[in-house]
Amino acid sequence: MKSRDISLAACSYSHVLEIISNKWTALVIYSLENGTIRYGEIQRRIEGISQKMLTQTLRQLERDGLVSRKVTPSVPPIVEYALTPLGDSLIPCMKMLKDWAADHYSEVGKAREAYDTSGAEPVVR
Amino acid sequence: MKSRDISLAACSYSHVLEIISNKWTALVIYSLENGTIRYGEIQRRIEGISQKMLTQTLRQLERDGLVSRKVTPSVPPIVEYALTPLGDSLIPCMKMLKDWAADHYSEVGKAREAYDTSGAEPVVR
DNA sequence: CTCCTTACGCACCTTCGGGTGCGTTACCGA
DNA sequence: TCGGTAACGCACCCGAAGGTGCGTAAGGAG
Repeated sequence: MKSRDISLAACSYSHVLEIISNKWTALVIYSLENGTIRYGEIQRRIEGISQKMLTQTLRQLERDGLVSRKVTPSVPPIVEYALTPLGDSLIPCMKMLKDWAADHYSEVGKAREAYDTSGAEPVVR
Repeated sequence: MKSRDISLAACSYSHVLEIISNKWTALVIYSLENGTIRYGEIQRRIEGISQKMLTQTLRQLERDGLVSRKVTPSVPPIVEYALTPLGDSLIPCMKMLKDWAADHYSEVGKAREAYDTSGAEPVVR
């Protein structure tokens, strides 16, 4: 009987998720893991991301102080992105999530299959 | 030059986020942390969650094998929820996220403020 | 002279997660 | 007799996240 009320706004979980739960955010961070990289290169690395989505995601990360952006005004322009120390500090967390998935995601798959084949009430989807 | 392409579908990050990135999921797991608990009690604990959302969230977690559901058919019915071992294994990950937020979220707030007040290009929102 | 390139901005459209509100079963206390 | 209670299901609505496609600058390659 420790915890009483949990509020959405006050919960730290929600704050992190707000930052990294967007569709492409995690992949972008992942692609920056090994150091500075150009815009176009990121796009080539991440399969299926559109230019708009990549730009949007990077802007958001920049605003949140997780990545830095360096523009070299030439033509064509060169824009390089890198993780800030703050961004770096997130890496271990994401690694942990990744490892969890690597270890347990197959169980989730099985659970889903079992749930779906047994005539249990279907989840909305 | 290790990693080449990153695909959304193949990336483990995405799998975890698929599971825990819903609005209420983290809070529900959080409320189950200390053991078995009834539906109504969960709702009372989590500020602002609607019945539909709670049911939906629990169904999803059950389908994913993270929580178990035990129904005692009385009137009114008693439905109890608890974390499965699989669900339990997620707790450390979520704690880590929570700790990261506790340690660094203020920096994110500052970064945002700085970004917004300096006349940088506004993120869409 | 024309096309290709980089790193975007902008307008539009679709999808889906989330929210609101109402109905339901069957018992129990006032 | 009537309302309250627990744990939902169902129908409908809304807004935001995400996707598609087009325009753009200025220089270098052909």
